[in-house]
Amino acid sequence: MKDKKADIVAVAKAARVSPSTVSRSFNHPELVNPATRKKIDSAVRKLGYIRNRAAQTIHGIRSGTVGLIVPTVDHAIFAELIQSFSEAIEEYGFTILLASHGYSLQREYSLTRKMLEHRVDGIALIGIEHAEDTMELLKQQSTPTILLWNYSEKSLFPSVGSDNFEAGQLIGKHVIEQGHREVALVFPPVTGNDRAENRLRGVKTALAESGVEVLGDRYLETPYSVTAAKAAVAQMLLAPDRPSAIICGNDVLAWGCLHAISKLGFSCPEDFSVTGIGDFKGSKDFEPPLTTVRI
Amino acid sequence: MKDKKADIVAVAKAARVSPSTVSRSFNHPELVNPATRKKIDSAVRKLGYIRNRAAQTIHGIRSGTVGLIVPTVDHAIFAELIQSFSEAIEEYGFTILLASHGYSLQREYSLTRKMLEHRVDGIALIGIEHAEDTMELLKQQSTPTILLWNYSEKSLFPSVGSDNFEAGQLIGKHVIEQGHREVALVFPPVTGNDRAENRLRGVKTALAESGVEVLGDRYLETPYSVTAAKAAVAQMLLAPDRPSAIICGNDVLAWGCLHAISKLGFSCPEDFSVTGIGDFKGSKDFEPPLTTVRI
DNA sequence: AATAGTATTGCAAATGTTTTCATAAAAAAG
DNA sequence: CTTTTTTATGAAAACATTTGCAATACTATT
Repeated sequence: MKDKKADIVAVAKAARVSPSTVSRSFNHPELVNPATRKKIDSAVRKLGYIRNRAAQTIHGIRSGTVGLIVPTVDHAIFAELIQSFSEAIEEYGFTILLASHGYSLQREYSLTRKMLEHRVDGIALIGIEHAEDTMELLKQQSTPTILLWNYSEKSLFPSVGSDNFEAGQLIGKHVIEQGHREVALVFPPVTGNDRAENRLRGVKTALAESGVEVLGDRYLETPYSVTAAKAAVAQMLLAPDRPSAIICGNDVLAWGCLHAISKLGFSCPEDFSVTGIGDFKGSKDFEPPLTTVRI
Repeated sequence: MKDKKADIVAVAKAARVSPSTVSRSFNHPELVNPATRKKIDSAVRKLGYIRNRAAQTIHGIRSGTVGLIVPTVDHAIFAELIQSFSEAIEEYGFTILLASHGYSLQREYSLTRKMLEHRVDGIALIGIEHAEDTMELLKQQSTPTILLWNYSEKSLFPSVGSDNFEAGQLIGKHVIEQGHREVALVFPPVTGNDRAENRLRGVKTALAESGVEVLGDRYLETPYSVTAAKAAVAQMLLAPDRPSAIICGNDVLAWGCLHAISKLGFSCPEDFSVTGIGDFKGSKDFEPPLTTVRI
């Protein structure tokens, strides 16, 4: 019943071998005699020894952690990503260091720094565009980096994601093809958010091709929440000059939009067409199912 | 343009002080002369030095990380929790080590171990009930631990959360008070999930007090997803012997339930009453707003 | 001017591992 | 049996820091 926490030399002593052997038995088990290994294992169990990852990280090998920096965890959007990312990574014995910056590229920089202090083995950021010093820092430290969510061939680091411009274009074209000319847009703030910004450009491009332009009061910028979108859209629908279609920057906003429509006694798709982007969990279960773009 | 990554002695050399002073300037700035500090700062900047957290963790001080182990990140439920937790923690300069176990208490144990290997300064688990060895491990290592989401006075570690039994009771009573006697239940699997299990017991207790019992085919167990709940409920509503109220174990299942009702051309609350638990983001924006219990 | 006190810094030991190199023991080859 | 090869282990250096202690320089007090 030792109270002192056991370290590798305590284990070594208990198993009557050298610390080197204990270390090897963990990291290169094939190099140590099975009998010795058994002795060590039982010593480990008896002492309740837990390896100190920090002590091995110090050797510059691997910390066994990967940094994941997202704008926010709050919403549906990134939750799925984090889940898959973490599952995939855990399979290889890594653990996620998670941080969120609330759409502030300034905070993103300092979080990146903090991740590097922890000597993460790699780092993943959301989006392609980031503060210049963030990118420089990562390049200079030569930390393996990937950019998620948005894809572009000419991104500074390997990027995995979708072409959000195209997603926007797709849905824009689709709405036009359905015959709509009076189109409203509901988008989150696009500053510092290249995903939303690309989508918006995509939509506008597609609309412009058919000569459709979105008037000032038909462009709604709302925070990323069902409640906010619902309120904003409801207000728009009360105005005299209603659109016939509402293109939303993502599914959450579209949900709010759908609720606003029911609230005012209208119905979709009879009175208004509504589209989202993202195909979030649950979108296909709305009645009627939401028209959206699967990423 | 050094390629070698700078360490503390490189900085010391550049600033013409000893490594000790550099270290102090980071950890106890008040102990070092402002002028010296300035020299050090500029050396740090020039060399692009980034502290090695692992090397200080080794001294048993602080790793600056807190482990957060959740069943899943996937869904609305824990996303909000993770966000708030991470925000709060980052304010104190800590970073989250995140892992998810997919409702397997076995995996939870091994993740806990891994967190301890990383020498987290504290650890947070979801729910009060856990594998015995997990609890023992934490106790023995005397790692500060908290249990979230579910609250009980007699939990092994400090717990922060709500009384899910009471939440269940509340909603059960409410439904009874509205005059319902034909009640259906839609719940996620409760094994290894003390939150859902407590809620279920609460609901059943409240119903039983009024002599209402839930028949076998009025108890639906569905995975935690809008789609699954919608499908299960739709099927139930097609059967001849319909309930008048549907109590769902959480809001996500309730959403599915609402969608199922619209799909079949029924409407809520005219044909069926539906309740959730949790008051997730968006629940109040449904039309009509979902009756739920705010946690 | 001498003494005491304080502020600032450096030295060296300590932290818990991993790894290189050397050595000993065992097995294989001749 | 000797020599060579292979297998298993240990000693010690290395990793990047922090910190207790001692030394020095400076300031305040008498």
